[in-house]
Amino acid sequence: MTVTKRPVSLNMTDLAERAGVSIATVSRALSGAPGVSEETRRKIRMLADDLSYAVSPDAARLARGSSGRVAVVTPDVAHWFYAAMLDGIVTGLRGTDLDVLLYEVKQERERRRFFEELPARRQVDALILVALPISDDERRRLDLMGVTVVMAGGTLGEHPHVRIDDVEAGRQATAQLVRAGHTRIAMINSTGTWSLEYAAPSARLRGFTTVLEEAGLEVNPALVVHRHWGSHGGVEGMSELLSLPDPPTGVVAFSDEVAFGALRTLRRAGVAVPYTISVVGIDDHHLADMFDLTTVRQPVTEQGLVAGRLVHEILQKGDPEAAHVTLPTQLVVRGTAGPVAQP
Amino acid sequence: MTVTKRPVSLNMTDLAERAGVSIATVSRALSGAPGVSEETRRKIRMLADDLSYAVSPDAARLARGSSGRVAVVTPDVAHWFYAAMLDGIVTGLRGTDLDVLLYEVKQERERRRFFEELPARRQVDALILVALPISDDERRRLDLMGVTVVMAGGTLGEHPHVRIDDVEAGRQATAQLVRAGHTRIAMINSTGTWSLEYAAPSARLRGFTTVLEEAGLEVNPALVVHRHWGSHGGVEGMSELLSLPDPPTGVVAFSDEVAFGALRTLRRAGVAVPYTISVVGIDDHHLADMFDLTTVRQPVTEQGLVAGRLVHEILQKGDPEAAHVTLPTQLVVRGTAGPVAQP
DNA sequence: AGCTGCTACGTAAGCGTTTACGAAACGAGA
DNA sequence: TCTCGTTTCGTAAACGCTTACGTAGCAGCT
Repeated sequence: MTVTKRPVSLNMTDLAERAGVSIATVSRALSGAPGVSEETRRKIRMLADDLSYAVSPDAARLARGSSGRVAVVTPDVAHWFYAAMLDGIVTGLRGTDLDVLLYEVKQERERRRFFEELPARRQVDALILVALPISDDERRRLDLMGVTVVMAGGTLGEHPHVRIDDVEAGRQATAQLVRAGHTRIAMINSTGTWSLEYAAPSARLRGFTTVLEEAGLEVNPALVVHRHWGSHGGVEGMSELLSLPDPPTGVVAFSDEVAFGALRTLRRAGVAVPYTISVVGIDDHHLADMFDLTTVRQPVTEQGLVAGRLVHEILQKGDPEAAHVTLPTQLVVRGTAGPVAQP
Repeated sequence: MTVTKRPVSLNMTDLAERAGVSIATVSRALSGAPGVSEETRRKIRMLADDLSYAVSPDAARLARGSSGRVAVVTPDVAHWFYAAMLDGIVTGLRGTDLDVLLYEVKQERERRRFFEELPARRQVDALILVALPISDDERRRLDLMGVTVVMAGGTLGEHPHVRIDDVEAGRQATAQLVRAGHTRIAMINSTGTWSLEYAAPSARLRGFTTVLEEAGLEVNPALVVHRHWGSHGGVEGMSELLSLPDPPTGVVAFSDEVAFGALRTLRRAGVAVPYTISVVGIDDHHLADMFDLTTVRQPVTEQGLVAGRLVHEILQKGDPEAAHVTLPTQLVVRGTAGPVAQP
């Protein structure tokens, strides 16, 4: 008994045979290319449906030369910021018949490996980097791929990008405290996880100091502490600030998560918020409302969305006019920032 | 002037020419297949490195027949649960030279489209469904793809899966309140976003009622409310419970997010936690510690991790012995659940 | 009738690999 | 010396499509 090695599913040639036309006609009919009569096209499409045949994307790509895929590179899919970005990207790409290939580069080591081996190489038409700081060397490796590169949540040389103005975000957060009459204002800033600097911490700090200076307030170095950018960074940072002989009455947190941590420390310390100490975050985290946190909103999902659309546009009709997008941030007033306490 | 249409990057034939060997030898050398002398292999590999040549995955896949890709289908990448799952999957797949193709099916409509068009069709060797309820029809469509299907965070007929025991999770949460002496215990349960039922709500509810019955406590239907499974569901659910003539002293929340919402309502209502009302969540959310929430931990990332490894194993050596994995849940004691108040 | 210009379709040459099969070279055993 | 088995490598046929080019067939015009 001979077992003929049958293809897993039928291929275009099979379909062409059954339809009684050539494979070229089938290809044209299915892809929507011109040169087929409407009747034939309908017939072929129906047959394909009946046999539940689908064109092999791999083969099509090989023949056509473009992959129809875009790689998204992110440091951590589990973190809300990157997850929201990813969500935006995916929705921005929905309906564009571009598929998303996901690469996570959590550790410094993994990032290095990614740029050395370029696993996305020859697999994608474009690359979306999500808030990933990149060295010059890595940039050069990237160029080797010869594909469109878009940065979401940051900048990357002359490459297209979508981001927010972090200086402005820092300003808005700080201004809210100044406006409320605070004069001893602290910042719990972030340190990156990478050897490479993120741009956000220094930019937000710049916004912070600028506002203080403009208000004629002293910028006290002891009131600027640096911690990891998660909630535990906030826990620690706030403890440090409370240890000062003369603690601040207002605190700007690098991020909402840092603010959450700060709030927990304050709650545990029995410090009334906002009566004794006010806190302002940056992000407008999904759960900021649960903490009643006053914060500066940055449109994370939307940044991803725009990045996705940008990629699509570039792939469709080349470089667009607006390749460098800066989305606005906005103060969201809730309950953690109030007027400075009257003695 | 003639512009010769040059390939974007060199191909295997080019490399073979420069190496002075046949393309077959190059393929063998680069893929690690036997039949090449070590010397030749080294020479070819070095040359490939120098010219920074990489094999085209698409072409390789066409020729070999397997795609080296796995699709991950999830309802919402932005939500921490799915994001954590995805994170686990990606790390579980790291180093296996399997790439991840991401599909998000947020709306009911999108899900239908996904199963109708099967965009992942002929693109992947396996499919990981992340806590996605599936109808029988959809299951049949899935079989059409002819690939390995693994469910993470749920079950799917006889297909391999990784999950937790939701009944047990419900039990553990409820038992903690019973243990603390509570007799009027409520549950804020979840309603799904889909027309299809998720299994978790009913299972956790079953755990809840079982424990109450075993403790000889009455199961009061008025004390079981249903809300959306986000934090706002908790906000509303808790409000409803507080509206009762005789509110509960202990509350089991379907999820940590629901618990967060419940806590916010309690804080705003001026109800002391845990002195007047205790709250227990399920999940051990990333930020549960910030709310000091007592909860039942489920290993989300790990479920994804195991699912990823499972897929790899199945693709490597066929069905493994342990294709149905149930990971343990565990109580995490923090500050929101305490003894019932002495009158 | 012959020519022109369409439209609808088929032929076949790729796209860049993998791999079955065959050939050459070489050493070992008889 | 001849045969046989290995090892190393080349040849060429897939893999499943897309698309440039060629060819009927037909309508409309001269």
